[in-house]
Amino acid sequence: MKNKLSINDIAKALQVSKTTISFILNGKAEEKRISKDLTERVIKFIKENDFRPNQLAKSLSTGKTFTIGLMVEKISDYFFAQIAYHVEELANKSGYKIIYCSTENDTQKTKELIKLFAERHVDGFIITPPVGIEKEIKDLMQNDIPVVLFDRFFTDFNTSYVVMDNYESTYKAINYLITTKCANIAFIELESDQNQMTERKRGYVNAMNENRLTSNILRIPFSNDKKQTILQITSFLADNIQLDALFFATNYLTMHGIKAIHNRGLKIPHDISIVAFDDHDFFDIYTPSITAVAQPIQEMAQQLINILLNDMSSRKRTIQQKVVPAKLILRDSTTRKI
Amino acid sequence: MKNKLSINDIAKALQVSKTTISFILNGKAEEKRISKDLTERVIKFIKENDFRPNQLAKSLSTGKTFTIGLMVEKISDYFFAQIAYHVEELANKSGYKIIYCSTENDTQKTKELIKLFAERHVDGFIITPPVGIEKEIKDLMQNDIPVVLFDRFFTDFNTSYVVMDNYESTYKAINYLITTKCANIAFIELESDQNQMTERKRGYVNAMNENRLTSNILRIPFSNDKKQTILQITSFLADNIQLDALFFATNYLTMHGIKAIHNRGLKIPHDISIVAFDDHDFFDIYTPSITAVAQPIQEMAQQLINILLNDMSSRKRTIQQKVVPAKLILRDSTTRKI
DNA sequence: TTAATTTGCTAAACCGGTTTATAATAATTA
DNA sequence: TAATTATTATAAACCGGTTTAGCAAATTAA
Repeated sequence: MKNKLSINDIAKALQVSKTTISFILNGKAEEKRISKDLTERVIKFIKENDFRPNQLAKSLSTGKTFTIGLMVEKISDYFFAQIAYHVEELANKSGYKIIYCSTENDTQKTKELIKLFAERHVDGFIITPPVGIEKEIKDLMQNDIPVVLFDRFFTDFNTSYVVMDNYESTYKAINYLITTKCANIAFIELESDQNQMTERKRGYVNAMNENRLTSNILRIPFSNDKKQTILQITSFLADNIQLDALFFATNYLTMHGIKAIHNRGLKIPHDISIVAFDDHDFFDIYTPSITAVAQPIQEMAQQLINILLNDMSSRKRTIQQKVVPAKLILRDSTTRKI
Repeated sequence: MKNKLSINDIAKALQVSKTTISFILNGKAEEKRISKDLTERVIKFIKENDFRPNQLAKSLSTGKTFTIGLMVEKISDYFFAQIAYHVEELANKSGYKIIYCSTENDTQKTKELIKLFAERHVDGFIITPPVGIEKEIKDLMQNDIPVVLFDRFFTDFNTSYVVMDNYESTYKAINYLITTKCANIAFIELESDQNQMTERKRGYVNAMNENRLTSNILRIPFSNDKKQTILQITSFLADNIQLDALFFATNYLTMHGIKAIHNRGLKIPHDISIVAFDDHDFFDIYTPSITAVAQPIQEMAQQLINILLNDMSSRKRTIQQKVVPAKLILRDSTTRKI
């Protein structure tokens, strides 16, 4: 590694043009009619001296960096951390490295980060978009840079994406609660108008309507901290003592909701059933264990990488949209009245 | 962004040498005695056309990429995901981006990944080293590349690192358990000889010895899956019915241990107290809440970045070693006999 | 035997910056 | 007035690869 060899050094050492060496390195020896003899001489030298071409120089001339930009809401959140793990593993197999950042769902910050990643010439983007970055995404696409959104997308313009079937999975989960004889089912969500959230809500509302039940929705402000959220849910429970079940639209809300339920002295599932959106290690361990709508994380990661690799390796951009089904994992928190 | 401007284009447009433009761009206008007049003309042009220098070209000639390689055991683990979050946030402020990977604690894989990151010219490394990569670390250091280890380090050779006070924090936690009148305290650990683990064990054994109590250690193989681990702990509990308390050396072991305790029909803290190493959202929410040795994650991230930035910005390499104290967060799982 | 083609290889331009060494002019000094 | 020094700017080399265009020699075809 010390005093690294360059292609020029090799050219000098072997008294050969660096063009020739470049051709051989890139497997174009035959195509460019370099003789077997010379090819072997060069390869031998390269092996003996453990020559590794400078990737920066390569990137500068080819424009490819073999880097993917992964922009998630918050890398430390369970769901995104899992995605990051699988995405990296899969990308690695194809020689790609991942550079990541947390958008914090902040529009301005995200715009800046997209610029920074683009400046670093990432070959493709995986993004969980906050609201208001349609223009920046459009710019990337117009510049022919592959982008695939995930977890959510823009309904008003066409991009590649990988998302869960938020509507269907919530709809089914609510219907399941109803089969367990729950009627007063509340929906606890974050104050967000992004489509992954609105779809979950739509699933809830439709399931309730079709069963002639009344919707009851609690919206938690984004700016809430943990304590505030717990308080808010606690007082919601106090104001709605007739509730049979709660559906939490994210796993962090579930965590806080559990605390609130505990604060109110209620027992799950005896007094109230709960269902979480997004699974978590925690939910399996907790007593009672928590029924959850589980996103197929590994499959989503695979789809993301497939779409991206496909797009990055071809000259033509394509739009690919995958809606993957979730799985309702039944556990103890919904066994009240079966 | 389309058809990006280069410094050459600007030179041509303004009829100025690109040397001049480069100087101005890098704030060397005064030093290089470029006239105010010309400087302003160039700056105006740059602003009007939103010129952004090509980072690849810059990196190629300067050798700096403003990229940090973050190599953790598994990016999706709670602790590492948190570290990743804070490290990125701090790095960002100084213009650095993070490229990450999961080593899976696999020596061979890690060696390969170090090479790949080095090939990409990361400016510095943050590594949770598996065993047996001393040579590779040494190589990096000899090549003058800043490296800082964290979570664990090599006792037999000198590097920068940021770790927790594993010995002291475990020692204190065990002593705390003893003050709550626990005597039969078992230590549940992963089968690992890395120093973060051996130090925790040393803290446990010493605390036990000093109080004339008998150590009781359960080692869980690395290869175990979740189910096997739960079974193993369950049968350990069956074989040791006299136990007062369990100390879990990692937070995943705690999760599985809780399930095992539940399987045995034991109540925390009534029948048995538990303490977890590494805190987790979960532990605060769980009923009963779980006492934990909490690593000061944000502080560790800050130290990591400080050491690295410091080292990357100077010509000279330094060795800096930080042992940060942990905090024992008392919760309900250890209130049995106070 | 000559023209055309194939084989084998390379010079030079290019990607887009940084940096060293130096030139041309203006202003001071002796 | 001539020599010296400051000021302002630049040409060219460099980082380390890729790629285009083309040359010379060997082979084949006419």
